[in-house]
Parts: sequence; C-alpha cells; structure tokens
Amino acid sequence: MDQDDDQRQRTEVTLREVSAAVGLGMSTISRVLRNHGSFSKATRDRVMKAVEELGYVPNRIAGTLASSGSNLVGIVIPSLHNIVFPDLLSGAAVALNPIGFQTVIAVTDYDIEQEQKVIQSMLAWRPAAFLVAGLEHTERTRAMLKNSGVRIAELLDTDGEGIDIVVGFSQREAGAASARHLIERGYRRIGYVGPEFSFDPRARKRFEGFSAVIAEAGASVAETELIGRTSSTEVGRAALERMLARNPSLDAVYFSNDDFAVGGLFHCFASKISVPSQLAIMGFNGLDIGRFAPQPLTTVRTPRTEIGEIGARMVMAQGGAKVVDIPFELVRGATT
Amino acid sequence: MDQDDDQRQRTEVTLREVSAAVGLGMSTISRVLRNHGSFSKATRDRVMKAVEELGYVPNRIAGTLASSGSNLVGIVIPSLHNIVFPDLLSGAAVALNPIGFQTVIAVTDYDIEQEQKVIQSMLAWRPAAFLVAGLEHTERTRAMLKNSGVRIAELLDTDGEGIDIVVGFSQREAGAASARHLIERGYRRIGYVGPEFSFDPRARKRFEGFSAVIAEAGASVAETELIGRTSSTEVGRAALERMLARNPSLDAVYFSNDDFAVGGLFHCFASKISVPSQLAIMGFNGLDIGRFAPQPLTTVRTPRTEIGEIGARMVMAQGGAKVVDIPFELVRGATT
DNA sequence: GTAATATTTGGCAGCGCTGCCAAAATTGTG
DNA sequence: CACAATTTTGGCAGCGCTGCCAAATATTAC
Repeated sequence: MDQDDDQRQRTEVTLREVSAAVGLGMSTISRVLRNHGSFSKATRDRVMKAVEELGYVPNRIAGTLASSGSNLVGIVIPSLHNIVFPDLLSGAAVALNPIGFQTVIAVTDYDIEQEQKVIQSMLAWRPAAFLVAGLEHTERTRAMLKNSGVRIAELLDTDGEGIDIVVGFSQREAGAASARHLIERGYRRIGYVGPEFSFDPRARKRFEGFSAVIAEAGASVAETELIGRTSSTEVGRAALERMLARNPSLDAVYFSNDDFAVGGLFHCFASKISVPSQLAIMGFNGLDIGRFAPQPLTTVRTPRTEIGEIGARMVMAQGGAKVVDIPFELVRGATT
Repeated sequence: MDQDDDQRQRTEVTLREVSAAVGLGMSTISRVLRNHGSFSKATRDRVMKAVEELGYVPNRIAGTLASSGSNLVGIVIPSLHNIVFPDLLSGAAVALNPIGFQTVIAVTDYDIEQEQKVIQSMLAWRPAAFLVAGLEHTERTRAMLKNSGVRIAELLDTDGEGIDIVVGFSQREAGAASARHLIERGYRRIGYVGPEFSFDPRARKRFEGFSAVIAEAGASVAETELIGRTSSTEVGRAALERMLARNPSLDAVYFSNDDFAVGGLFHCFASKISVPSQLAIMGFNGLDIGRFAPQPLTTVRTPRTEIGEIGARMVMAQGGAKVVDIPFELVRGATT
C-alpha cells in the first residue's frame, strides 16, 4: 500500500553524489568533511551547503574500512542494574566523547562465557580500544584480546594479573579495611551478605580480605548469606531476616553492596531493631541511597566514575602497560 | 623496547589468508562462516579448523559494507542513572541478542540537541534500527531519522506524534490515575516534587494529567518543587523538607519518581512524620527500593522492560507504523 | 616577465568482504 | 557410458570511502 507515499530514500546519498553536485572531486569533499588536508574557504562553503541540501550522512563503515581505524570503544560490563557500572560508563564517556569516540556497551550478566561471546562479536567491529570490568576472563578471551592488537584496560580491580592496563583498587584491601573498621568499633559476632562467589570475583576478593582481618582479630565470620544475581533491596532485606532468625546474637552485618545494606536497614526499621546499638550495618560502594537514609550508612565509597574516566584516558593514550590504583574511602555513617 | 617480544599481530588475519591456508576460494570460506549457501561437510570442517588455528576474526565492517546491512541497533536514552533506562535496555537485549543483533547505546543527558548529535553519529554506522526514548526531538533529528530509511521506535510515551513505531503508555493518563487515587483516598492539600519540566517532557505530561484531575476534584496542587537533572534520594528528601517548611498543612505529596519518593519517605522517618496519617507519599515507576521500604510505597508500576522488548521486536519486524499501548499499574502500598 | 614555491584539487588503487554467476565436481538416470 | 540434474566451488566486480601522489592552480620571489 501507498509505496509512493512511503518513498523512503532508497538510494542513499553518497560522497560521489555530493561530489557531482558540487562539481569537485570526491577526495576534495572528503577532505573538507574531515577537515583534514587543505582546501579553500570557498570550497568549504560550497561543500557544506551541498551536504546540507542533500542530507548527506558520511558512511563511517566505508570510512573505517578505507582508513583502518574506527572511533568505537567497546565497553564490557556485567550488568547495568548495579549503579557501579553506569557510573563507570559516565566516567568513560567524559573522557571519550570530547575526542569523538563512541562507546559500544555490552552486558555479560556476570558470565565469562557470555563475556567471551560479546567480546568476540565486538572485535568484529574493530574497536579502537576495549574497557572491560574485572580481571577474570576465559583463556580464550584473553588470547583473543591479546592478539587483536586492540588496546585494553581492565577496570575496578587490581588484585590479579592484567592483560595490558589495569585501573582500579584492591578489592581485597577494601574488604580488609571494612573489617578493621568493624573490629575497631568493637563488633565481634559478624555476619556477611553478598552474591555467590562463583560469579562475582570482586565480591569474593572483598570477602577474603574481610574475613582474613576478622580472623586475625581472633573472631570469625559467624554467618554468611550468599545470594543470586540480583543486587537489590529486597534480597538484602530477606537475607538479613533469615540470618538473624538463625543467629540472633550477631552484632554486625557486612553487606557486599549498599543496595543489600539498605534492604538490611529496612528490615531493622520494620522489625524495630535499633541500629547500631543492637545491630551494626555496613555496606559497600557509597551509593546516594545509603548516604541519605534516615541513618546514613557506613560504607566504602568507591571511585567508580574516576576509574571509568582514567581507564578511558589511558587506553587512548600511548604509554606502556600500567597498573593504576585509585583509592577508595571508608565513610562512617550512623550505622556502625 | 622489546618490540620483538611485543609482536602484536600487526598484519590482521583476513579472509584471503584463511582462503590461502585452506586452499579454497574466498567465497567458499565466506559461505561456511556465514552458514549460508552450500558447501560440503568436509569443507566446513577444514575451514573451521583453519579459522581456529589462524585466530581469524571476520571483519564486520567490510562485511557490512559489502552486503549493506549491519547488525547494530542504536538505542538512545537520556540517562543511565535512572533505572527506567537500564530496564528498557534489558528488555531490548532480550529481543535482540538471540537474533544476533548488537546494541549501541548513546546517552543524551536529557538534551535534545545532544540527542541530535548522537543520532547523527550513530547514523554514520548505518544501524539496522533505532530505539529512542520519548517523542520529543529537534526538527532536524526527526528529518534525519525519517529519510535515513532506518526503522525507528519511540518508547515510553504515547502522548504525541511518533515518527514510525511508538511503544509505551500515556504519561498523562498515568499522572491522572495517580491523582484519582489520592483524591479517592481523601487527600486534598497536595504537593508535587519532580524534575524541571523543560527537560523531562514525560514528567511534564504526567504532571499535566495529574493536576487536571486534581483541579476537576475542586482542589489544586498547593505546592511544587522542581529540581535539576539528578534523580536521587538526596534531592527528594531535601525537596520535601523545603516544601513542608513552606506549607506544613499538606496532606499528600506526589513524587515524579520513586527515588525522590524514597528520599521523601526518609525525611518523614527522620522527622518523625507519620506516614500516611500525617502525610501521604506517592511515587512513580515501581522500583524495588520503594516496594521493599519499611512501608511499601504507593506507586505506579511502569512496564519498562516490556516496552524495551516489544519496541525491539516491532522495529525488527516488517509491519507498518503502529502505536502500541502497554498498560501501567497503580500499586497501593502503605504510604497513602 | 619568468622561475620557484606553496596551495588546492583530482585520479586511482584498494580496505575486506559479499553477491552474482559461471565453472567444476558430484550424483543420478536410462 | 553418455547425458542431465544437482551440488559445490571460484572469479570478479563493487560496497563508499581514504591515502597517496601527481596535476592544476595560485602565490611569491627575483
């Protein structure tokens, strides 16, 4: 029906057509458009006018193929539902957009097999660089990345071997610092709530650092609740409830992130458990929601945006492989 | 230093080299790789083996140029820091990934000029389709999109004129439904907290629907607090505080999203304002954080993930232009 | 004025792949 | 075994652009 009305511009406008319209060679048009090489002011105006009139949109696919160099930066993260990762992206965008680079985002759902798949398909687009969350990858992923010749930065975690650039902080040390805080404040019967270690290596490392310090202090983590892939208020709340049902004598609970911790806090409010006198609550990440809770949450503020930004800058710069540590900060609220 | 060690595979492996290695023509290799056309089982195995050994990664840039058809879908959203948009993306990914399409995400920061820019640069990559949040665009954006020939779906809002496909719900009606709820429950001195109307047209439309119903009921919105670009607990909390300082007689406040509303709820907890007897709180979006607050928040659950999924499906399908309404749902909690 | 120099422009090959079609190899038929 | 039908394979043009270099034109020097 009405295929006449629906006259989609079947024939895309190409450089050649602009060239014909202006009466100049294709190379000249191309130079003007990329503002590269020399051409007269008059030429420039004529070209721009024609481009405008014809509605020409340069074809970057052809351009990239011809010049071998895309303006795409691949970013690979486990999830978008944990504020950490949007923050990382914002940071990267701050560094990348002004220099004309576009980000292509892929989500792995905390699955390194899935990560391998998405990296493989991104590689097919020959990105200028890669930003990947974490240091844990399949062997094949590591190999692909290595001999792709693409610059890569691994973000958020410095506890391990990187492929090229690594920007982050020691997750282990962050866990340890959290434990030191709880120990100093006198807590001894401590619980832990976090994601299954199998899929979140950073949470695992934090836990290792955490429990090592607790053990040194002559205590041990009395209870743990390990939960699935969703970082949410709901599961944090439910986990704390279960944990306290099992072991009401706990005096502090460490949550692997603030979403969980706020859920825990909600449980305490709802069950009239007074915080921190009956039970201390500590989170991780320094989310807004925790900072502005009725009782501000004690947490560790992580430099996510900076990590994204610095990672992006480094990956675009020349220099050799490096590890950059961006410090986290323990923020005491009113819950410990 | 050690440029010998650092032997990055300068010469990328190409189809031609695979072809040479296997001793078959390039077209044959290409057919095997795309599993398209016919070839013998033996050939297939030989090719796959060589591909594996050489570490060949097909160059989609060349492929797309030659076949004119990319597997990229552009998604344009105002922010990643409002859970609405990650949800939209997840929905789209569910529909797109299984059929081999990759999403390229761009963020506009609620700025339609910025939107124009990002759409222009995405267009340069000749995406197979576009998913864009909202109906409000610059004239130029609309024109570019129209004669790009790329299929486009506008998401989240059905109050207005779409370019092609529109999937969402009536924001105005959602606001009106919220107002009806508050009126029915007997509230009359009502406040509103939301983003500046200038940059968030959907919030504006909700407010319009909301205030129209309030007016019909013989009341009017007694107080409004309009705030900047950040949707966060903090600003919601501060806004409510200011509002109540000005006008302590309010009996209900409608927040334009749950983040704000939870901030308001926190203010009430902290200031010992009893909810809902002294003050009713209502939010919008149906976020986890609101549902599992000590007092579950009354809110409107919006079908974000479905909208993303259905939008993606429609944009990939044939059919003509359409408007699809995905219903929202008012969820009464314990705060009204 | 001409020669030397600087600026602007055009032509053409080729980036790595796919689509098309014809050639070669394989299988089936009487 | 010849011939037709079918399956598998290869050759080549060309997608739209850029990089290179040479040609044309403008500018300056003497």
